[in-house]
Formats: sequence, structure tokens, C-alpha cells
Amino acid sequence: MRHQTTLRAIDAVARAGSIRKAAEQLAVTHTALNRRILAFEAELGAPVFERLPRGVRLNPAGELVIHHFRAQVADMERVRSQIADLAGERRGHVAIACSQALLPFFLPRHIAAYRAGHPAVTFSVELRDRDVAEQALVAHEADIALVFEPVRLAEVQVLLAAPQPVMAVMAADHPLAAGRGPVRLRECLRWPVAAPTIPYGVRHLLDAALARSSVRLRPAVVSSSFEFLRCYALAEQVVTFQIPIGLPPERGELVARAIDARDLAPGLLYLCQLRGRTLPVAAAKFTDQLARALSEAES
Amino acid sequence: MRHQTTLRAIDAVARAGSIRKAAEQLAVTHTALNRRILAFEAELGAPVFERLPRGVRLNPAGELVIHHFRAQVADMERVRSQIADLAGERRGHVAIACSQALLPFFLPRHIAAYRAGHPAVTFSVELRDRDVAEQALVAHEADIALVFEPVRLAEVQVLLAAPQPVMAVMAADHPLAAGRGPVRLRECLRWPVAAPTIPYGVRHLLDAALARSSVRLRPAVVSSSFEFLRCYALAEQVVTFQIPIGLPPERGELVARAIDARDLAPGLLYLCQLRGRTLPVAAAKFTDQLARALSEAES
DNA sequence: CTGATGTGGTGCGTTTTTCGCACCGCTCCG
DNA sequence: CGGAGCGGTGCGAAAAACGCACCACATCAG
Repeated sequence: MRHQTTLRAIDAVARAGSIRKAAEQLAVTHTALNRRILAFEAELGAPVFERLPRGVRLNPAGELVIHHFRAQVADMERVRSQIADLAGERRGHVAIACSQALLPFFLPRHIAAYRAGHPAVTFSVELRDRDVAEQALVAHEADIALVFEPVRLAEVQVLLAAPQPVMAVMAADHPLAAGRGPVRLRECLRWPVAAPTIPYGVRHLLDAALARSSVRLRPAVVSSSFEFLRCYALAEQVVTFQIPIGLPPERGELVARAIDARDLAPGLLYLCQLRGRTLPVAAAKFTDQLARALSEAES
Repeated sequence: MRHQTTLRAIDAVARAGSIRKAAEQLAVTHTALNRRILAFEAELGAPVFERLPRGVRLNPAGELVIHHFRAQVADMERVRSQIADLAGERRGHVAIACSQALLPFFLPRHIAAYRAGHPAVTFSVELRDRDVAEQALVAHEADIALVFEPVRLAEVQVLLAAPQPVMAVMAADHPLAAGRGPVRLRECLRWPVAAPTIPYGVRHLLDAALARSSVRLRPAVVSSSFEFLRCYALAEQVVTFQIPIGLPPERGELVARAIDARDLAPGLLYLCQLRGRTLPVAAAKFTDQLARALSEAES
């Protein structure tokens, strides 16, 4: 959109931290960019950047302005998307920030299903966990976020919360895999454990559950990658912990058993958007599809 | 703001219904304006106006675009206002849509009080009753609305609802003025009545109260002006009906007695804004002041 | 029917704005 | 102290916007 070139320019400068660097990215000279900014500041009646010896940085007024710009660009995208929808063909882009567990099966399946019906819609999926996902929503870098047990922010609106019980995961030939139904947590801990690192929701729930017990979590292996943990359970006879949505639909070499609800309350998977924002058509419809799938899986 | 000239131009054309008329208002030739629109439509990939023999009219896509523009301009105004507030001086503009009852005493007093503290803030007060006030909010022609018993719209957010009992109003020498405390409705109707016309909230409440009774409202005088009704009560010995907020604080020639709550439930005066909108600083602070005054008056 | 009026759209020369080059003053850092 | 990196400025060139004259078309009064 031509009428918001100045907006994008200022955004680029704010991100790059220097007019010259931003000018290079935008393929213009620093002169032109500098003058645009000066003109805008003159019009606004107040500076937007504070000039430092090594570049520029947004001042408080600039923070307000940049936030307005991001919201404006995102809203224009929504308008374009709705207009395309008006013309019959649904097009647009859906930017998703999500936790690791959504990456292997859930999102690929649903995005593929959606794109089968609307090939003109494109997607971007970014791994952004918990608070970082919510920051992405606020900065308009993501339209929707799917996060497990997030730190709750005031600016985020929860569209759906799906219970996800923590599962004990192990190889099919693991002794624990022989049992049926829920398994007690203390029983799992009798074998070596492969656990996620501290900042993750699953680990958080485990630590919280064990805090009131005498048993301690002494992981043999720790990783920030759930994919690694799944694969490691195939390589050594360990027990690891994951939520169902990140596990293969059909169990093959891997077996998952729910942890007894007495030991560990189910965590919640949140589907979120920025509070007060109207999503573009494509994002809104895709969100509907996800919400339907999540609430059906629940029942 | 220079970067939204095209926006304002399209808005002007939409309002004027013709490119040439809008061009005249904007003090440019129709050629320039026409080309701006064509360029914008080309960029958008879809027309915004449908061309009629006698001018142009927004098509559905245009409705979306114009709504986006209005929201954007209003939000920019909020940003400017917040930046001014950052610099210490509060400036900006507050556009109010309100019912008649607010015009004579309530709004003048509070606007004057606010401007005493912040002389750089300007105000506009438009008489917009009920549904028209709400339309003004949606069209961003008003920041806040003060309406009595409005038709409720989904896009409007109620900030406060202040009970306003309907009062019987008459001259000080009217027989009914001799009594003390609440007066029964049927007692009022024993004298000639000067009533508001149908579309107004007070009249609506009266009609609703009398619908279940055998007594009928037979007004001797009907008017759409509450100011006229007040003045008429001084000229003839009639009873008229108004809400307290529209009556002089100190009673002189005019006496008001509340209608007994058994006959007539108090109406509600609503303080509203557009749902999901963040008001400019000045409007937000002024709204706070109004809300405080209204809830104090209540207690 | 017919001319007058009003509409949106277009070709073209002119004016205004924007851009890019060269250069300045400044701060930081080796 | 000198080089590198930064934001800011004067000035001529390029580009965009503008205004004029004009067209095709629809409407409406006479």
C-alpha cells in the first residue's frame, strides 16, 4: 500500500536501530529515509526517535506511534482479506505462533485441510513459546497463538482452552507400556526419566505436582526439544512426558499413558488472539476450524 | 497528517456522493481526486466506488475500506493526544453526542470545569438522540455518547448507567407543587399535561407505564423540545415530565417532584463509547469526570 | 427530439514533491 | 589522533502529482 510507505519506513528504522541500515534494507538512500522521518516528526509536532551517537531509538512517543502503525497495517490486511472474501475467493495470510507440541501433527494436518479448500491462503508457523507467543500477538507478528500453559497477559484474549492431560511416553517394549489406563506418577519415576527443560509447561506441571511430594524429579536426560525427547524414548528405555496433541495419532513404536488425574491436573492448551482485534477472514475461519477440532477432541 | 490524504479524499468523496463535489470542498480539481481514487483502487485490486450516472457510491468493499479509514484517523488522533499528554500539556478534542436533557446544565457545567483545568482541549456537542447517537459513535463522528434509554446496539459499549427517575415538573404556583415527596402518576394526570413526542425516552416510559393502566395520556401540548416544555410549564398550569439531569440545580419558578417508583421505574441514562476503541486521553479523562459525577449524584 | 447540464475518465504540459549525490559535524573507538 | 559510523543539509535531477482542455455518456427540461 502506497499510502503507508512512511509508516513502514519508520517501522523499519525502529527495527534496524539505525536510519542507514534501514535505508539499505528498503533499497533507498539514507537521505530520503531521513527526510521522511524529519517530515513526519515535523508534522506530528514531536520527535519520534531519540538520536544516539550510534543510531536512533524510539522515544516514548515513538512507541505509541509504532504501535499504532502496526495495528493499522494489520487492520488493512484484514480489510483486504475481507474484500477478497467478498469477491468469492478467500485469500490472505495466517501467521501462527505456537508451542512445540503443535508442530509435528496437529498444525500440519489442519493447515493442509484448510489449504485444500482455500489454496490462495498462505500460512506461517513460528515456534514461540508461552510469553514470547503473547509478545508476538501484541507486536502484530502473529494473528493467533496456540500455547500450552502460558503466562497470562492482559492484552491477550483466550478464544478456547482445551484440557491436555500430561502423558507418560515410552517405547512399546518398555515395562510401563504393558499396563492399561492411567498410570500413577510415582510409578513412572521408578524408571529413568527424560524431561523437558524448566521453562516449558509440561515441566512446570511436573515440578508443581512433585513439590508437595517427597519424590524428586531426577531426569537422566533433559532437552528443550520435544521431538528429541520422543526419539530418545525409542533409543533408551526412559519415560518422558508430553501432551497428547504432540503425539502421533496412531501409536506405533511409541506408547503413551495418561498420568492419573490425582497426581497431575490436566494442563490447558490455549487458543489466543490479540484482545480487541478483528482477525482477517482467513485467520478467523481457520481459527474456527481449530476451535472446532479442539473442542471435539475434548468431548 | 500527510500520509492519509488519500484516506481523507476517499472519505470526502463517499460523503459528497460525487468526485467533483468532493474535489471542490477539498480545493483541488476533480482530475487529481479522480486519479487518486483510481490509483488506490488499482493498488487495492478492487473498485471501491460504483459509478452511477449522477456520481459515485461506495460498494460493499468500499464500506469496509471507509470504516477502516475512519477508525484509523480516530486512532491517530488518540495517539497525538497521548503524545501531547506525554509532553505535559493535555490537548485534543472531545466529540460528544447526547440527548436533549444534557444540554442545558449538565454538559455546560462539566465541560467548563474540564476546560478550566485543560484549556487546550476543545469540545463539540451534538444533539443526537438514541439510535442516531449510537450511529455517530460507529461512524467515529462522536467519541462518547450520553443517551437516555437508548436502543441498544451491539457495537456500543456502556461505561455507566445512571438511574434517572422521571420527574413531574410544574410551575411553583401549580397545586401539585404544594406536596412533598414522590407523587403518584394518576395524580399528575388530573391536570393538563405537556408531553414529549413519541420517540423520546421519557415519553416511552410514560406510555409503557400507562399501557397496563386504564388511564390514558391525553397531552394538551406535545413538543420535541424539552426546553419548550419547561418554559411552557411556566406559561400555563400544566404538568410536564423530565429527568432530573435536565432541570435547573436550584429550583426557582419551576418545581419538580419524582414520580412514585410503583408507577414508573426509573429510566437509565447511559454513558457510552464505541466498543473496543481506545479513547484519546482528553476524551478518556473527561469521561472519567462524567462517570464520577453521575455515580456520585446517584448515591 | 434536442440541447444543456452534470458525471467520470484521459492525454499532455507544468508544477510540486521526492530522491540521490556529495559533503558537513559529531561521537565513539582502536 | 585518525578512521569509521552516525544523523543532517544544499542542490541538481528524477518522479510524482497536478491542472487544463477535452471526451463519452447519462439525465433532464423544454
